[in-house]
Amino acid sequence: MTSTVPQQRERFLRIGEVVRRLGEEFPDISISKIRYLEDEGLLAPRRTQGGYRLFSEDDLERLQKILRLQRDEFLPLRVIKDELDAPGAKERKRKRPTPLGAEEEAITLQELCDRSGVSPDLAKELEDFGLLAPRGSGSAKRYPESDADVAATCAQLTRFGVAPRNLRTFRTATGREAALLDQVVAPALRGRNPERRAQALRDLHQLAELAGELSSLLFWRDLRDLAQ
Amino acid sequence: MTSTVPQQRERFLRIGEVVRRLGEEFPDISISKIRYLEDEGLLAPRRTQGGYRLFSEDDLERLQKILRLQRDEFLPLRVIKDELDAPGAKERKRKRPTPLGAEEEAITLQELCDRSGVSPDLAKELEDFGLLAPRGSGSAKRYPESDADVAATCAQLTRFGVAPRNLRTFRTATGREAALLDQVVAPALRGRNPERRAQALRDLHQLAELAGELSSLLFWRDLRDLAQ
DNA sequence: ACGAACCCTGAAGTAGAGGTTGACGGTTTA
DNA sequence: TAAACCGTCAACCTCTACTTCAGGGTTCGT
Repeated sequence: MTSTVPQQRERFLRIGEVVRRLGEEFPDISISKIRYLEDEGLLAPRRTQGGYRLFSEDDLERLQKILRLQRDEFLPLRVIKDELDAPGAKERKRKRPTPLGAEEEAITLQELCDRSGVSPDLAKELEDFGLLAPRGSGSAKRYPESDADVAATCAQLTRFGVAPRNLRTFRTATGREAALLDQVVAPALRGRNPERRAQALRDLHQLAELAGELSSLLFWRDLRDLAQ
Repeated sequence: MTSTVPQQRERFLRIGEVVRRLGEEFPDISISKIRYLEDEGLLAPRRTQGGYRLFSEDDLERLQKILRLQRDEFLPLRVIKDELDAPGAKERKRKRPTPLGAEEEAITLQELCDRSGVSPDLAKELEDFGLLAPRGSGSAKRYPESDADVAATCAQLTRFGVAPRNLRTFRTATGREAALLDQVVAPALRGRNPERRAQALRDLHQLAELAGELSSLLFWRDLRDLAQ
């Protein structure tokens, strides 16, 4: 949007200005340090024709994160780099798993791609493998909101070299698990007594949390075994 | 106290024996390294008249803790020292899902039942279905520490009416998922280059977090579908 | 078109962490 | 009493995370 206006609002800073701006919070920052961090692959500011570094607000935020991890968590740079390149579970901690009884928002493919930063091609592929769960078809096709997170997570996994078709493993696994829990509460849940229905929903929630925990424990145990 | 009894049961190790005992879990340990750690104030073993260092079991544990914090959390020594000297803040630290390259404590069936509050019968059943992963057999059978959590979680699920045999679903699912991730990092992980191995371990950690997130998202989506 | 302020790269240097090595000599224990 | 083990101390080494410097280019206001 606003393509006629020569993108006035993206202000860029040169390296000296960056130092002045962050010098308050991080007194030990310096031009050479920033250049070093770039050499090490932790930053990638754009450049002018002349070769000057230009830092966007995003670059600034990333740099701040780096400095904080250094100062507060004492992490070495290689580890910080890993952490930033795959903003896995650290930041978006425990996301509310969206309450069970509630109806979820439905979004379009376009929206899904925007929110997740995933290309329509990859989204298509993920859908083919059952990782996205749209309803309807054609132009009426709509995805549950959480599918944006699913897509973003899948995208990160593919970046590590996991092929989308292999992600089916996850879909079938969770499907089986969900079906298992469903068996337990099905009678009450499908019955006509609203009281019992509500109780079944609460039970399902609990069961789901336990199941999630169990999965997580087993999964990490398996990995520890593999990693020796 | 107990000064009349010639404290027979306090076995002490000399530095070379310490190295041999921990060398399994920490291949890069050495006599000089242990001496260095003492110089830095992280250890304080007692001495013989002749000046030889004598390490108690407590010293051993402390040393293990130090080495784990180094290897798994990448903490510098002075921070490790603080952490050990002031065990206050240690608990509220971030709870990583049990670091990967680490060897886990091994506990007996008895201990497992105590910690999890699970009956030996149920434990037996869980083991039959592959949910517990002991090593060794007979009286030498030992379980990883995390199996106590596994058992406790399983127990809760059975209380909701899930039969132990159905819990196999979870085991096979996580096994498949773990194997999938293993494929990705296997070459580097099994290689002889320690640098690449370390990187592979970090990658595996990230992959695991992403995979966990994906599972969780899909699982809750499935449940929402079932619950309408 | 010019100067002042700013920035670039590449090579070399530095400080500190985290050890290792070696010389020289004492200790334990069978 | 000899083989195996351990002690200190000083020097040395590798790696990380930068800093410094030389030589030169860029931006920008006027």
